[in-house]
Amino acid sequence: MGATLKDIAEKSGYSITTVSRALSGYDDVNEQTRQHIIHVANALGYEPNLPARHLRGLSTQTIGMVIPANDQTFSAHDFFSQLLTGVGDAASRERYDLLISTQVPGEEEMAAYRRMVRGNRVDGMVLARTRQHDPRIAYLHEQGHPFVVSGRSAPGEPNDYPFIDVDSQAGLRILTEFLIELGHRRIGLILPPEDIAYTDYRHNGYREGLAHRGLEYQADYVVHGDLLRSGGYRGAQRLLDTHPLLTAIIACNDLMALGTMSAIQGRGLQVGRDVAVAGFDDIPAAEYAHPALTTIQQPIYEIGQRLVHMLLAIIRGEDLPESQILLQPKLVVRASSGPKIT
Amino acid sequence: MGATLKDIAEKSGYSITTVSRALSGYDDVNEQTRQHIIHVANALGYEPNLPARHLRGLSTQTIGMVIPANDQTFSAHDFFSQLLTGVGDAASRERYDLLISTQVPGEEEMAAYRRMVRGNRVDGMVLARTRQHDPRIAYLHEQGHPFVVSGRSAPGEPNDYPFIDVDSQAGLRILTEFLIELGHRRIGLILPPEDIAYTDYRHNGYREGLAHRGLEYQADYVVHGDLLRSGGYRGAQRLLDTHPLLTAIIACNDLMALGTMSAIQGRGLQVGRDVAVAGFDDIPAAEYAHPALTTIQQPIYEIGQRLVHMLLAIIRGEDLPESQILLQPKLVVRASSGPKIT
DNA sequence: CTTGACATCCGAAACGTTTCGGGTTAGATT
DNA sequence: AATCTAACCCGAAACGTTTCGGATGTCAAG
Repeated sequence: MGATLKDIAEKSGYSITTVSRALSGYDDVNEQTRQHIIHVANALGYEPNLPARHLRGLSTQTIGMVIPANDQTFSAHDFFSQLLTGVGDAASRERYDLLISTQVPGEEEMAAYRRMVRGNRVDGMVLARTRQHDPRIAYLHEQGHPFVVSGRSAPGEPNDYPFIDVDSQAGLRILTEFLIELGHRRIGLILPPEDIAYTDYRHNGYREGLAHRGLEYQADYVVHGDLLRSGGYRGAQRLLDTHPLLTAIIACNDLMALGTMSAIQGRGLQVGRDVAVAGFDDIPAAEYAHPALTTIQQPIYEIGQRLVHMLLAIIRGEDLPESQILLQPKLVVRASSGPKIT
Repeated sequence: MGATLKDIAEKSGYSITTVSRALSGYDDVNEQTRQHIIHVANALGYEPNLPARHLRGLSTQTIGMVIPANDQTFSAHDFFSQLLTGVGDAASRERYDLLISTQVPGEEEMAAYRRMVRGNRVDGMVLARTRQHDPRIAYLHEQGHPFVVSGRSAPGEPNDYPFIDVDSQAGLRILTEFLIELGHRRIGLILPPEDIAYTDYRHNGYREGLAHRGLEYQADYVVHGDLLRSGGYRGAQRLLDTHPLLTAIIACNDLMALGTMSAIQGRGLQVGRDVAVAGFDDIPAAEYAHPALTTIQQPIYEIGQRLVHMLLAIIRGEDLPESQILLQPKLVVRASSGPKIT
């Protein structure tokens, strides 16, 4: 089907070597010859066979990324969509493609990493949503394969790799103190699953916020949820069933905050008046939500782009000025947190 | 770095051939031998070199997709996020990976297609957002490479390929008639750019709807916008500047509808009371918008999944029962279209 | 004892590219 | 006339895998 160097060589009367060198711009081939070869190549619709190149160990011009598929069918976390877009756009500008595998965390997921790394399909990997004792990081480390991470290790674990993360401990502290300042005293918290690396940071931030303002930490104001709307819905139901006097709920991502709002509204209560709600991420839907969602902003798209630049620097052997970046979170106040109460 | 068949062969005392055959499950190798070889392979952390396999012409277990990057930096169309998720989830279940390249339509984009197809990197392609006289379809046709399409050709062009599309002509007719039934007589329309294949279908549907109800088509009630929020915003401004008496605006996708709502609200008018708004797609944000958006639902995620199943059937040489699927659109009425007016 | 069948194994070629280490020629220099 | 240089070209090996077409040895049947 596709024309090869050999075809061009035969048609043009030169050797495969010369054809190869002509097409890749070496200067030891006559300019006329080169033109002729290029002409023949175009006529035949030649396109280099990439696997053959990669077999020779040349760059694949490809970045790999494994994204977690969720429970059932749906993996459209807004977070990953945005990250992926940032990564994709930046990669495209550097003439890199993306190899994507969506996998449920577990053995299959590790296999996907192995296929990409040891299978020689990518120059580097972008890793997201770190977990406690993350086996993916251990693997990439051991392989010595270039990689960058969105998010850092859980508190207490080593951070011996390049990453970009938002200081979500500070984020939750700010959010908690903000709600306390509005007059709230009983604030529920819906955390991510325990194995997510940032869960403890956010938990700590919440505790810090309470402590700063002299409030007692109540363990039963805190529940865990998957990171989806449904998890937020169920978490809020659980909190409000057991503690109807809560006046505010913080969900650790916007999707769960949206679920929380549904649960509150489903009970005939009004978000922002009866119960204040806040989220984390500032995904596009946060702005359009009704009422609009008070949240902590993470520049996800930009993080995606910067991760690519870091990764390419590593691949190219340049040394990067900053390899561990901790961004400061930004509070975005909208209607869902309601007015000051008394 | 990575162990090869040769390494395993040396370590185990068998030939490369036998190692290869043992690992790929041929039955002409002694079971004990196989166990031994598998053991050695695991000990060395063997992972097959994919490029070498692909060079031999074996399946790449990869589906390619080129997604359009928009104007400046941002390509996070909700539409593509959802489609990508559907494609990714279905592919994952069939043990396929995705090769993604984001490209601005044009020469670079075609080059990306060539790299994937002729460069032998994918078994098949998923193509989305068809354009008039789409060169990508022509190319894939000519190459005889398996592909499926989300969307069909513009009216009058041949549809000689497998696709899934929503009957958006019917969709716009339904939407238009619905607004007329609510009492609207002056309805603006914000179309996609002219070169998008479905633009004419939607334009025709709008005209049909008017005609059915005995209303005159007014060419200056119709403008074009890019498919982003900003385009909807600008389009609505233009319409309302020139025709302040419009009582309804249909935007041809939800993103533009959201922009339209901003424009209306920015003029101190109320969406659903002063001006009715409707969109197309039913992306998640439509439900959360304020007011919630009346729109035509497209099952984008499911389309993504079904496209993968069609594509894999083609790749495997099975014949598919249906290769050209036209889905019926569904009207979703929410607050943005307002009540009946008199 | 010969033959055939079976189980097990392997050598070598092939996929398409890049690159090392040359070779050939023509013209310039001695 | 011999030597050198520069310009241009090419053969062959290598990357890691799969697979075709045997090779070898063992054992049962004739």
